[in-house]
Amino acid sequence: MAKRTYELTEGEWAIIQAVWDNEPCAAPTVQEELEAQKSWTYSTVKTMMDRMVAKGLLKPEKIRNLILYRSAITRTEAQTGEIMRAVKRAFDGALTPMMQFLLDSDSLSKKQLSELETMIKRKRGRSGARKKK
Amino acid sequence: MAKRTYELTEGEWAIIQAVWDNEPCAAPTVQEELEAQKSWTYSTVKTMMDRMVAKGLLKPEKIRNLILYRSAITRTEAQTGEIMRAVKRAFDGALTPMMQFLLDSDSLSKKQLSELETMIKRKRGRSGARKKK
DNA sequence: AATACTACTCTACAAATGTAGAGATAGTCA
DNA sequence: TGACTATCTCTACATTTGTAGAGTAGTATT
Repeated sequence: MAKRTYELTEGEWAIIQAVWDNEPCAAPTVQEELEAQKSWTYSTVKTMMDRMVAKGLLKPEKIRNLILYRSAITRTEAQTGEIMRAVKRAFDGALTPMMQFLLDSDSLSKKQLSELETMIKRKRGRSGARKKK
Repeated sequence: MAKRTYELTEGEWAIIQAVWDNEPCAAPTVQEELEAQKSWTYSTVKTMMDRMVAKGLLKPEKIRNLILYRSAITRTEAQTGEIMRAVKRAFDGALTPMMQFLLDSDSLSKKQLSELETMIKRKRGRSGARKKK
């Protein structure tokens, strides 16, 4: 099955993060969780969550009068989607140029660079053991 | 001055790419350029471009009956914005985890990995010569 | 001058997103 | 049983984004 990619909006990101952290959880929980950052009312949060259910981003389970929500996509899937979006729009779909851009951007410190180098070495080293895809 | 970051929409990306490639250029040029990918009418393109002027993404210059547009932000600025957006939303604002994610994602080939390694080496090597920021 | 082009302006509309009030419901406790 | 509380449902509205038709004005052509 063609693994589709997800593009979440700003608000959806905020909500799904709260869900991941509290899963399974009810809407009021999410609202309280987000109170600090966004000052959304319960209505706002609930509306967004229901729309997210409609979009297949959350799964609801009704238990008596309570609705418990679970994420329908993993954090990794969402992160991948977000990156793919950036790559697609800003780098013509090509990952390496994007990496290069990041490296060239002066946004990484020397320390971070050496961390990356280590990661790459490690990665290349055991890349024969890549799990079948 | 605090260098703000830009977040372009899908449509804005399409248009500004055409502008970068033809700068300075008139709306009909952009429309023709995009005809193939998006099949937008002149009206559609012109409307978007005018909105982009309002947002400060394009600069118009009226020459007699013709309006010539120029980009008001560079490709690099736009790319940075797109990446920042992804980092902010999906990686809690931290670049290194995002890089790590990319490295771990099986999306880069062995060859690409070694390219990156080379880039990092080069970068680290001359990083004493970093231009003042 | 009348016609045809070309590029522009104005206006409009639907879908998506952010935002939230008002009222319905169902347990809970005095 | 009546008041209180927690949660839900319904409805609504503004803004942004995608999309475009209709009409206008200046330029070129015959």
